[in-house]
Amino acid sequence: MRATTQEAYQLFHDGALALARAEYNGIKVDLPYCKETDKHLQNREEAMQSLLKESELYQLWGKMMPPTEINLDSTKQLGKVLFEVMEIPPPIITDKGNYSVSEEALSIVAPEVPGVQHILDIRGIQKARSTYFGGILKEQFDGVLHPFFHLNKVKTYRSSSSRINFQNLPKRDPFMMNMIRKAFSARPGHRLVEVDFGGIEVKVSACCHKDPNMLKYIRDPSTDMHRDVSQDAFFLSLEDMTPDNEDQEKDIGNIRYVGKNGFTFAQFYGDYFGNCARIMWNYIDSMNLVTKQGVGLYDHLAKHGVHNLEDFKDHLRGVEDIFWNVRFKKYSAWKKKTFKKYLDTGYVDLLTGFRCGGIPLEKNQVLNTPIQGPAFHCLLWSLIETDKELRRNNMKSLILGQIHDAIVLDVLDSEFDNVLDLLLNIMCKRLRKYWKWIIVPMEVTVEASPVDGNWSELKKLKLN
DNA sequence: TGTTCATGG
DNA sequence: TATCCATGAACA
Repeated sequence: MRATTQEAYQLFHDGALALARAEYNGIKVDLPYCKETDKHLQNREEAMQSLLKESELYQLWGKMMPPTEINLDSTKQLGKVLFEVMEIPPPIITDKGNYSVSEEALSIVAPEVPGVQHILDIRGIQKARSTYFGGILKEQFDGVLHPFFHLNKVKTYRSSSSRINFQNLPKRDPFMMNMIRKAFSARPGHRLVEVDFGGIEVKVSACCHKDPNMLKYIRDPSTDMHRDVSQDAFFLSLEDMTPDNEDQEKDIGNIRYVGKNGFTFAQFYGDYFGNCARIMWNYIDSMNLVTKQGVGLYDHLAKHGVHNLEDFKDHLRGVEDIFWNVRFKKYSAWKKKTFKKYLDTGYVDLLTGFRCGGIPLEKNQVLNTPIQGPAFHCLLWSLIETDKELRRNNMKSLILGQIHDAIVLDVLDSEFDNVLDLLLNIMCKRLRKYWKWIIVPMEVTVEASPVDGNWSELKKLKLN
């Protein structure tokens, strides 16, 4: 470890102890449900394989090689059948120059090739069985799972998790989310609770470069960075924007979502306009984006002289220029300065007292490290303090784990209000007293299950 | 062991 | 200019 200050050393020392207690606590799993569901999935997997074997795709597969050598899970064989035997133009090529058979690639050919959808369905089932239910059943002990949390594996001084990885359980796909998270139960009389920092990486980034425009976006709730960028990217007035969604995390399908994830976040991680343009252009189609007045977005762009992807790239070149050289000029200057310092010294220092370097880093890594690491350290400090307070007050509520910007707890119902007050106080107030470099407000969202509920049943709480 | 695919922040 | 950080399974 390369902590340059006592404080940084202490954070990881105390963090290791607090996370060890979370590992010791563990999360209760519903064993009968896991075994039953896994069995059900096994039947379904076999049924899907039978269906696949009735397809023409499988016939052609059989002509390509002796039956004993057929492996329906082989990505290499699948690529050969689709893109050589059937002569379909490969939609995506991998980094090493092979045919890609990722979900993205296969869903493009699936409408024309019966059987391909079965492969995707089978993959989903296999992922659920091997990684999730298989992992849970292998690692649980007496119905309690004890996932590990590491502080020594990630080059940005974030954490990681294993056996099982508590930090990548399905969430975005509603079916997978429900099926897998239903396996995790609250203890009797308890509720599962998840407390997230909102936009912590953007906030830490603003604390690094102190860009006045970004600080305003963060401090003034009437402004919205993603809305403004979306308006630039798609020639939209405020009235053209799809209605603001109350729950911004669930704004999938909105123009704002495309601006946020296709452009702004991609730019923060170091992407460039050409790639952003391709991704956003595809989103317009796959999400059927329309303006508030119901005009298709391709039609709307055509009115502004943007008729194809090449036109859109040209337009986005200008949007990118405004983004970095007008809107976030000071952020831009910080990037230049920080990278130059890395080239001069060979390391980059984090606000929390860690030093990264000693090995060659790419430019994007140098500029991401001071943001990703300290963002997690805000969470870790909060977790340590929460752990201290829960134990000092002899409370029955337990910390179960952590997901980069979120703490997961198993909270006794009678302690619920107290635990929430405690978390809010630590994460939004005490944290800012401890680290003076945090010059923006901290916000959290809280989700909780019913008493005796499970992790698929979290509901967002209204905080006052 | 390296590559590709899936999952998350 | 050329998207950051991970874990795990399966195949080659």
